[in-house]
Amino acid sequence: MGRQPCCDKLGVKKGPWTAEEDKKLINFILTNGQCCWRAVPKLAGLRRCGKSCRLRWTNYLRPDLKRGLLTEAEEQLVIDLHARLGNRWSKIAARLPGRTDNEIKNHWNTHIKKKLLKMGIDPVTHEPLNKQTASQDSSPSPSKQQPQPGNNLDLVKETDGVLNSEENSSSSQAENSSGDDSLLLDSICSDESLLNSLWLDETPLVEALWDTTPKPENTNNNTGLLPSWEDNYAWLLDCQDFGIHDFGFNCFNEIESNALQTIGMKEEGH
DNA sequence: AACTGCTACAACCGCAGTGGT
DNA sequence: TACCACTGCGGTTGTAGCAGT
Repeated sequence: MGRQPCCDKLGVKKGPWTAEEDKKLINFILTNGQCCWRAVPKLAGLRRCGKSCRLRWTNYLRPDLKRGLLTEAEEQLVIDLHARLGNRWSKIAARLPGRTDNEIKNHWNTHIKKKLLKMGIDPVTHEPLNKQTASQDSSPSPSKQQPQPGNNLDLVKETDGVLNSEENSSSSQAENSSGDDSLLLDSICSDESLLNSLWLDETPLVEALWDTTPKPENTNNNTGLLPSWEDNYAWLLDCQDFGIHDFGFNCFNEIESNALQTIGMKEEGH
């Protein structure tokens, strides 16, 4: 029994991706779209497992990715979302277009965690550290801890789509925080537009962006912020940021036309 | 210049969830 | 309903690059 390994370990390359591999993967996905990751390496001529291809694409090659450090606003957003969602990085990432769960996770572990600790805030519970130690007697190990019910703001009721009064009140927050953390969260919570954009729309922004399945009534989703798949071809013309040319993407024009053809075919076919 | 420790980030691993049969 | 195949997620590890000594 036991589950099949995600890929045949023999002959599967591991470690950092080369420019050549990136090129193959991009070429394949632009031509064929994202489907059946398991088959991708074989079809794209890569000696990688499908999982690795998916990860490379979503975390690094995807053209809608932002580069560089998270901005102050993004960082605050992440902190607030983490307070509500816990380590559900994919959910958090869905709220930050152009950012990946991996990126946010890394940034959390390397920057934000320390920042919060410096400010005297427990990065797990988002409560002041001194208060934490006082009431730590019966609390479980924080390492795997999700935000505790009743702690700060309860877990998001994902189906609601809107913040319920309990979550919205942030009164518990105001009550038990007297220091920098309250300032931080207050600054976020007082930003109504920010909160609205956070909670009123559950659409996974980034995924929606790259969902190549035509959705007639869903052209330019309700956020009005994000371009359609077709619109994203702007990136092809502006990929300096992306870095495609960094690895000698000479077949670029070909890929671009392939991609456009693919779009055309998809539109015709559905 | 060489060594060491630290940081940041890319990539991997294993499990859980989901959909199809 | 059980099983299987596959994807996605979150935790962890590996490593390149940088700073300090």
